[in-house]
Amino acid sequence: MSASGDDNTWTRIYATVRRIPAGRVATYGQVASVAGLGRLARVVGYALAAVVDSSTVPWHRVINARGEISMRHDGPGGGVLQRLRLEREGVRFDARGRVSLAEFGWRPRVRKS
DNA sequence: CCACTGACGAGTG
DNA sequence: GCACTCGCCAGTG
Repeated sequence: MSASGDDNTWTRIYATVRRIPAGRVATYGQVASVAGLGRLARVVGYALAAVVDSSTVPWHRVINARGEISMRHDGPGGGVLQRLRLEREGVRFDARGRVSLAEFGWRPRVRKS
């Protein structure tokens, strides 16, 4: 992609996503905010969509503000892999397939027990 | 340079 | 809590 020195927005997004600990989930808006990108939630999703599974980026820990897994373009079943990965890390899903952000929501900087 | 698209968010009814 | 609308910025053709 870019010639070199990829200080693009994408690199920042990946760096932030890597900070998300296992068993925790962060929203696109939160990642964008922590990355210092403001409200580039859309770009965050776009960047994660371009990431490959072989990447070191735990893209599966990033979900939307609804606490649900966003669907790519494959329709239903597209986020099954993501859900299995999160469950394997200890994240619980409700009957609707939603996660409690109040419980598993990632809290950058401030850690309140 | 212009137009359309896209793993979203926040506000309103 | 859910459905609809507008706004956000970057990437691609």
